[in-house]
Amino acid sequence: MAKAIQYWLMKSEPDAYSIHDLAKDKTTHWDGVRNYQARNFMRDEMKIGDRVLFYHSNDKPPGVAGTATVCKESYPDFSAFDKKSKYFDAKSNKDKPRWFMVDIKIDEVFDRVVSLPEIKEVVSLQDMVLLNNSRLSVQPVKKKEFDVILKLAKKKA
DNA sequence: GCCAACGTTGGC
DNA sequence: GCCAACGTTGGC
Repeated sequence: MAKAIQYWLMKSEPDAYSIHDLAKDKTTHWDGVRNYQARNFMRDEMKIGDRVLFYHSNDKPPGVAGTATVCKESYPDFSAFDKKSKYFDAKSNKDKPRWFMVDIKIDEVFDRVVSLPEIKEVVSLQDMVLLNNSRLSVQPVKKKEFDVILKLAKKKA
C-alpha cells in the first residue's frame, strides 16, 4: 500500500516568486531555503505527490494563494554553489551539500486568497504552525487543516 | 519603516 | 556549552 500523502505549507514573497509565476512556469525548484528545520522537511520528509499550500508572505494581506504538488524529491540546492547567487553559501559544496530542495508543480490558483487574519479566526486552524512559528518557511500541515483552507478558498467572500 | 521573534555565529 | 551580538523574517 502506498504511503499516505502528507501536507505542507511553503512561503514565498510574491514579489520574489508568486503563485502566478508558478502557474506560468508549471513547475519550479524551491531554492534558497537556508533554515535547517525547513531544509530537513524538504530533504527527509517531502515525497512525490505530497500536497502544498502556497503561501504569500509580506503581501497585503498575507495568505494562502493556491496549492501545488511535490513532483521531485530532495536534491542539492545548486544555488548554494553559485558565487553569483544571493543564496551562495561557501560552506556548502557538491561533495557535501548543506542545502536541499524539492520541485513542486502548480495545482490550483485560488479564486481568492485565504488571508492570515481569516485563518486566525478559524477555531480548527489555531494549531497551524503558521500561527505558532511565524518564521518557518516550510512547515507541515494536517490534512484537516489543508481541507479547511481549501473549503475557505471555495467560499464566496 | 518599525520592531518582535527567532535563528545563527563566534568569543570565551 | 553558554550567551551576547547580530542578521533575517514577516506581520503590522
